[in-house]
Amino acid sequence: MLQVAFIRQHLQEVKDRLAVRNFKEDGIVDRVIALDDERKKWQSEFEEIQAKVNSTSKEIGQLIAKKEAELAEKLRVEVAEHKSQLPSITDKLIAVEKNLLDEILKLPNLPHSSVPAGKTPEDNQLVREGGTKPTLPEGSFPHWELAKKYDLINFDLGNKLTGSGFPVYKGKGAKLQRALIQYFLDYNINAGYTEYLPPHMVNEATAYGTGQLPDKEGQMYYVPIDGLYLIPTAEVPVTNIYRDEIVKENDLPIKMTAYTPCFRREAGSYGKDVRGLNRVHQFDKVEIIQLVDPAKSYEVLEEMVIHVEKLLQSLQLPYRILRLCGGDMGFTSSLTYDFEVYSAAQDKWLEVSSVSNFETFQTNRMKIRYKDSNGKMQLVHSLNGSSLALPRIVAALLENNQVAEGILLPEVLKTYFGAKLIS
RNA sequence: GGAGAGUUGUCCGAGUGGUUGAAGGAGCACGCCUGGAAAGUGUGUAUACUCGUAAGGGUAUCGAGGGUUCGAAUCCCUCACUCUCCGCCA
Repeated sequence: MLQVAFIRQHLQEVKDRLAVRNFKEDGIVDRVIALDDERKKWQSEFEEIQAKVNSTSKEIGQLIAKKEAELAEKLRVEVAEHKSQLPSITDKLIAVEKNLLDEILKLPNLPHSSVPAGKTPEDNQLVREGGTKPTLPEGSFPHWELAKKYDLINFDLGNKLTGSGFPVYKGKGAKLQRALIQYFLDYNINAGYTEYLPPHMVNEATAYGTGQLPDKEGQMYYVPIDGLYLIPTAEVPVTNIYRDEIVKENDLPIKMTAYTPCFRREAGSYGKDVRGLNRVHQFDKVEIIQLVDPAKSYEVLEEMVIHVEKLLQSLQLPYRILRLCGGDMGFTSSLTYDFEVYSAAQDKWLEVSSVSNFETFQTNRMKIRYKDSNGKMQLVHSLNGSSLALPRIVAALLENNQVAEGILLPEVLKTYFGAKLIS
């Protein structure tokens, strides 16, 4: 959520930057300021009356102590008069505060100055590519065929147990999941991240904190009887660990990593790239999250990009890094890099990670702050990225590494998986 | 699921209707003391909004939301959470 004070001070800049996102602000920005003006007006009226009530009440107390009941009675009548004005003012104040919040919640985060303007994924900027695309032998298979051939993943069984998009991993397929999770976590812990294993369901306040609510409830699975949401990513519970906390400046940066399953309804995306593991409703992911000094957040973002890049390199997968254009960026992000791996048999680039700086957009909602050297409260910046989302990594690993004898896994997984070959 | 007890500032903990934003202690910060440190000692130590160039003032906040009252941390109601006992149970 943007800060009203910031909008007030940078009115034109805010509008210009929203335009980079291709976001039609439709007068929201001006309305926010107008509503905030109105809010101030009602608030000061309210406070003025309340101040009178408070001071008069104090006098009444003193008069009663001095046994001057008549005077006290007179003041009591006076207070009642003041108070009779309050309900209508309070109603207006509450209404205007609600309207203000409604409006400001409609505004997405402001894109960083390096974000290219643009509307669609075609406008994303290629930052760099790495690795080499394999040349597959004749008669090579897409991953869903390979998964079947080596009995690694059973999509039909998932259908039976739950529904489409809930694959069942079996045997070496299940073990490969476990190996990847373990490897990714170890890799992150080595880089100074603290591991968490958070709840996989969250309450409304938590979903609101990272920006899933309001508006995106359709993307989450919901358990109405308990009012809980299944997490779409570890970002949600883990970032909220520090909700309403004032951290010490020395504690920054706070680096956290977590493995969780992720649940996504993917409403409205039926029939689009849903084959095999390309898009599923439940998948495993290891996430990295940082809370940092605002002055250093872009430096940290680049660090995180390198961190994820090296992880991909260690898996020997061909990848490319994209800087998302304004139109393709998520609602809460200021700058996002997407990582895609090339899945050879499908001849497709698959998104496997998304690394973003949210600046204060999330922390303003969650009120995650620190006291700077001048003793001033500051919101920290939050960042996160996947390292990595498993299904598409598995898809690429299977497709790119298929040989006549089976699937030849990258060296780095050998100790985790216990073998180099899936056959 | 049933019965009971609780939820106060960074932490511990007092407070049961009036000047309590909140005693006391610990912690932390700064100073004194010291060769240096510990101990001792002095001072300071919430957040948000708002008015003000500032000094400083106002309003709100004692789990959350409502109510009673001139006045609520304190009384009443609802909800959430924690703990104890019983039940059920991986």
